[in-house]
Amino acid sequence: VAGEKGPGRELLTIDDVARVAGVSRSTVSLVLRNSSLVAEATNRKVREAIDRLGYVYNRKAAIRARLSHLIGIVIPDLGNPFFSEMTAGIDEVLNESGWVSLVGSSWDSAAKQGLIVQRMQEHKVDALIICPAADSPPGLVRGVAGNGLPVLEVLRRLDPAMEHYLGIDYEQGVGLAVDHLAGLGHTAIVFLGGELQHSAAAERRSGFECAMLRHRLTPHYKPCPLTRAGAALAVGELFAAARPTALVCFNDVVAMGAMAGLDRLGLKVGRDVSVVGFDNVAESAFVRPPLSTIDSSARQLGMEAARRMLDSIGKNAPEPAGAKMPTRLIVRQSTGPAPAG
Amino acid sequence: VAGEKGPGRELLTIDDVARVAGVSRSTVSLVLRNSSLVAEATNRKVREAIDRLGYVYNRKAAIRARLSHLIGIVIPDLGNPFFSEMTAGIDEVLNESGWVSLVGSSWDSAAKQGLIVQRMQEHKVDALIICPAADSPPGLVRGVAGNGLPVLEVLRRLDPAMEHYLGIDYEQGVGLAVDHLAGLGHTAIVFLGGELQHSAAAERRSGFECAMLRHRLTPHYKPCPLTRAGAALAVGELFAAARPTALVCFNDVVAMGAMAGLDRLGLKVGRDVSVVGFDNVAESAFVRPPLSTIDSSARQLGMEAARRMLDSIGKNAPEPAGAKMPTRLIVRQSTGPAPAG
DNA sequence: CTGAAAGCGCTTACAG
DNA sequence: CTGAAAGCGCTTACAG
Repeated sequence: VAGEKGPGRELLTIDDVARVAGVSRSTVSLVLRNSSLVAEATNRKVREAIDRLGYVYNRKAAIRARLSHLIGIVIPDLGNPFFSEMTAGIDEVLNESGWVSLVGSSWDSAAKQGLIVQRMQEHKVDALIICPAADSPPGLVRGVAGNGLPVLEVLRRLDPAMEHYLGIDYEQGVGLAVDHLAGLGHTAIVFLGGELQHSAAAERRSGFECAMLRHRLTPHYKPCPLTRAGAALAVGELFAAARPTALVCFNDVVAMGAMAGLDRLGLKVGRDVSVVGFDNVAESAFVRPPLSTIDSSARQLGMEAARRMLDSIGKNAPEPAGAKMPTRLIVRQSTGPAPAG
Repeated sequence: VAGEKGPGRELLTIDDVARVAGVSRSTVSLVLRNSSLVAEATNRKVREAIDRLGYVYNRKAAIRARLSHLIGIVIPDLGNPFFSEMTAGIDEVLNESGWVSLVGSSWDSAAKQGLIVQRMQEHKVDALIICPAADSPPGLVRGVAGNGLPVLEVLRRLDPAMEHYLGIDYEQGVGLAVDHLAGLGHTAIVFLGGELQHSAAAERRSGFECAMLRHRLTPHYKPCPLTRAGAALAVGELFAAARPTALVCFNDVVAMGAMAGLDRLGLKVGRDVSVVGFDNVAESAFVRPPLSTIDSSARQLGMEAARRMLDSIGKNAPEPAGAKMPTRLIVRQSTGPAPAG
């Protein structure tokens, strides 16, 4: 009936495979889904037919299947090494299990993010892993989850009560940085970076504040955009007005920008001013001087997020369990004893 | 007939919308696809019903639609800043036009890549943008394209005859680097990096060779893995055996590793040894000393690739037209005059 | 373990 | 411009 119409050759269907293998379409369907019901001999016959014909499974037509084998990943900035590493980790685990990643970069815009999430739902993703844009509507995640879609928030959380959150223990991490600097005799310590309002920024800030007070020091803040250039500029402004001896940076990108800024001011990092980053991105070990930083293992976090997600899909739980991953201090040469007063 | 079965609430369909809006399902379908056939009043009625019900379009069920609005992106390493920037560029353009990106990282393994490509075909992507793994089977792209799927190779090409390729003019770029160094009086110049066999490596190599011969210099090569650590190590080996005054690096990652290696040897970059990178990734301006490099604008390339792809899908062409993007030299402080003999 | 029938939620001619 | 009918290529009960 169907036959020689349309541009190019006709698509092969499950029926073609069934005919060639000499079985029914239901049986082919079972083989395609690795059912254990199928007899080994039948299985072989069908697979041979598939190979011979070059049939490719049409998952879009599997409209009645419970799973789409698609998972959505939404992050604020794919160009940021931390997020791309994390995405790489998610993608790696997903691929190994036969899923494929739908990724979208929101550029920290709630509007773009809304469109992306909407489209991912249209494509019937089995789950969503999202690091919400800074200006996200508070109900975003709740709304999506309300549609029955499992959601895991990573790194940033819109609603502190949400349990399906996998993040980093920013408070502990920043505390580690402060302890390290205080141990080196620093007292004039500034927290550099972070203008956007989101939980990951707030937690860093409160971690800084707690740790400073614990050491009976006064916390100071210098906000700046999370870019190398922005941080370099901010350092210029900061040192025009004050003379701190140590900088706790929002992340490694900011720290590297700060080091460039200090360099321009003729200040030697690790001697005149100590700098601590956050994330331990790949390049942090290779900048000059190598950066002392807090390791938050982006790749591991991504892999863990994917594992939890697949797990919860497997047992049909609406949301995976969450957690905060601990961090650790990596001491390199960007930190040193406080210069004598 | 259907009703109160299943876990959770029933999914809303186009029929529910039709009922509420008081039109037929065909009309709702037209509205959903922004058809110009629909009267403005009808359009409004339907959209109101959609909003009121919170209906979300089920693209998976649109099994007869010509387009899936899914595009596959396959790259060797999502953790590499060049590839992630490029992916960000592709994703940005795609999202603006209503497409969504299916991304997969092959980790330069043909086997993983094969699975990824297979799955993307199963999900009926409208097109594939791929930077093939180094050990890809030569027929890969041809095979996929043979299925009627538009394919655009980026950065690396399996078959030099394929026209649907968007790359970088590596030969010209490396030539620029050599000209720059030769102009500074360097004669002992080594090309550092690149063990994998693929076109982007071969083109860099031949660009180096041609340019060196043009300046009547002897080309030397030191292969190494494309990681910071690998490059740092290779530099140690290289300088144990020879004493070049300049390094043309495979990319910025290698260049940054090389700078770290030189630092460990007590050599000052930009004075004792000049280093040129390739790519101009974001951090290259912020390492110490700032890296002289060849700009190949990853983001722009990705955006251009996406534009060409959408264009060719729009006019139903099987493949988008290809090209090689020109590069330009960025001089910073990692290069200086050749040290006196 | 296998097959015939009904069904999934859309789109596509086609008629009006 | 709108609707009734048929169809897309699978999966899902159900019977055997």
